[in-house]
Amino acid sequence: MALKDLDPLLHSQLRLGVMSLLMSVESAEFTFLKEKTNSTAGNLSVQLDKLSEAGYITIEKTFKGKKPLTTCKITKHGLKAFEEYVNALKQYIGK
Amino acid sequence: MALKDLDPLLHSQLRLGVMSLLMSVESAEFTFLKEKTNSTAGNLSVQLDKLSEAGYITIEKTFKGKKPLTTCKITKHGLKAFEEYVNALKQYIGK
DNA sequence: ATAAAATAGTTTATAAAATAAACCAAATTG
DNA sequence: CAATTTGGTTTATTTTATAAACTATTTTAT
Repeated sequence: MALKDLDPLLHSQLRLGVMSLLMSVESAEFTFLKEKTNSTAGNLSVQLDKLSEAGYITIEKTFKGKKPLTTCKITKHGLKAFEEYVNALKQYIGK
Repeated sequence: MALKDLDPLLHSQLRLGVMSLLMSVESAEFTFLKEKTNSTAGNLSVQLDKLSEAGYITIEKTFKGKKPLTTCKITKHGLKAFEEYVNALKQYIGK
């Protein structure tokens, strides 16, 4: 039997990192994700959009005072996708 | 603290699949890897070269009768890289 | 015997992805 | 008040993955 496919949307270091972080918090701000994933703002912005387009996360744009504030949450769909990805990965890395 | 980087050479479905397979066998033929990873010959050929260039695997080209026979083995260096990759991944997927 | 198809690949071209660079608007600091 | 920082987005560039085209030999069918 052949190896299972890995969800290409999750098989990206940055997007996986974001999803991983969102798994363990209620919600996270752009700047938090940027720091934790060690990414540039541009790259993060692009990848968040992709996750959002896929319905894996929701993005809420508000203001803190007059500065923009971007807040992300994982969705139920995203959670399921993450779990399936982890499951498929285990075929590759054992255990 | 920020998330660890994932070895980009291993963070590719096909290359990871190859390495995963090579972890559990003494050596593997091109056609075996092709079937197990569900890849095209072209893509597999390219990715094997990359793994070989990095010193993660060795590729031996011989003949079975008059047909070409390509045999791959994981190297000590590749084994270590694989283990480190799996380790880093755990930061992302938990456990 | 020979044309057609299959095997075992490689090389090159194309599509998709990741990343970086340039930019914008407001706020803060010197 | 000019320069820098913050919090981003958009666009351009580079890198990567994938697919398509090709080579050489072999096997199968006619």
